[in-house]
Amino acid sequence: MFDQLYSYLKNGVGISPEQFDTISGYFEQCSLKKGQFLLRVGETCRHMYFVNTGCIRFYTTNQEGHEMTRYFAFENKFGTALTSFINEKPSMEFMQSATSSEVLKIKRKDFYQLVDEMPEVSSVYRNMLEQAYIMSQQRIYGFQGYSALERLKWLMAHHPKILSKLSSKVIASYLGVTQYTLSRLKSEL
Amino acid sequence: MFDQLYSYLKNGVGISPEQFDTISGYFEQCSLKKGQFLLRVGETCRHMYFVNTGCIRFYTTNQEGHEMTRYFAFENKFGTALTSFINEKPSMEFMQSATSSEVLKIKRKDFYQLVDEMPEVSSVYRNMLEQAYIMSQQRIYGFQGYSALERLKWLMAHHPKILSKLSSKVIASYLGVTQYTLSRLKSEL
DNA sequence: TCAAAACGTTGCTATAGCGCAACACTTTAC
DNA sequence: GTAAAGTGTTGCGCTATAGCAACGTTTTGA
Repeated sequence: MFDQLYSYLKNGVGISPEQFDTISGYFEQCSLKKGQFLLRVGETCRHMYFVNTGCIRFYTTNQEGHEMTRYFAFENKFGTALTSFINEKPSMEFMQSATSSEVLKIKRKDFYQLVDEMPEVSSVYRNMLEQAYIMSQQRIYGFQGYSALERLKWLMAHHPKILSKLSSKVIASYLGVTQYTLSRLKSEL
Repeated sequence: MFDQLYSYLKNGVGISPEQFDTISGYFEQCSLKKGQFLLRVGETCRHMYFVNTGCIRFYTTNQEGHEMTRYFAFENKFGTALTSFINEKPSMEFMQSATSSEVLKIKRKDFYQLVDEMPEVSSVYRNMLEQAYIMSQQRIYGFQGYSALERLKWLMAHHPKILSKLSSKVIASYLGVTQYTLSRLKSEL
């Protein structure tokens, strides 16, 4: 249950088994069905999640009800609605299990307490933030100024897992095109 | 020269004057002309910058030579080509002074040393990363699935300084439209 | 101070991608 | 097992935006 988290922390910052016991005591496991929500727009996110299996999708909807997906957290990734989590403000995004998933969760308060008390956890958090930022930046540059076909090719090159594991509808909402356009693009590859 | 940085750090994490003396000893001032480069694509970014006056633009170019702007750092903001800075890899983006500017810079090595040795600086860095991520996320959601006119309105609402201080060409490269389209959109407002 | 370069606007045409409707195929639920 | 719901594909017309050219205005630099 905690094996993956242990590997993640051990490889990342070289945490000891004793330290891991302290940390893992704060985590709780959740099984999620496909489509189940971890957070809805307007709710405040009070947990940090670690994905053991499956995939969590982060998305929002515009006025016309169209979904826009920002990020997918697959196995061995931490993820949360960070803006809401950090500021303790209502979330502008949904967190939804895109497949059936197993996740670990830790309360915000406990998480930040560990960050403040354990330098190793502080390093892990810093690392998470750095990586999250790098991903965002790559996404901005990967999309801006490119055609839908180029974005699809970018996705194939950088995140093939998204294409292989998720539905076209959801992929389209990540690429910022309609499902119709995506369907046509696939025949052009 | 260091007043703004001191205010930033004092208000952010309540740093003492003595601590600030230690920190400021590592910073060096640079005056930049409009158009001057702090970093070019392919170079590795070895400094963190703090903007005293002016504005630094972060952008890249695609195969056709079109510029795509990701971010503008105005007064009292830290900024750097973070992906290159963190990983010590060649940058995929340019850093250019978009106006005449005054900036402070600190070497990467010194910066991370301060982060590791002073918990207050560690907090400042954490905060920078959190805010940078939040901005990226807002930008992704603010753009994806919206028309050029809606993006322009989003920019007016969220970053009016960009519109008032920078050229249309540069604004267009941030919005992901051509200068022609931006010119037409402005008449629709 | 004047020439050259850069910038902003606008008309025209071309095209990528949207939105709807129709339909087949697959999955889900009772 | 069957009805219902969801998913993927395709034809068609429409619209937003790109791309080019032309031209006036502003900025820059020797």
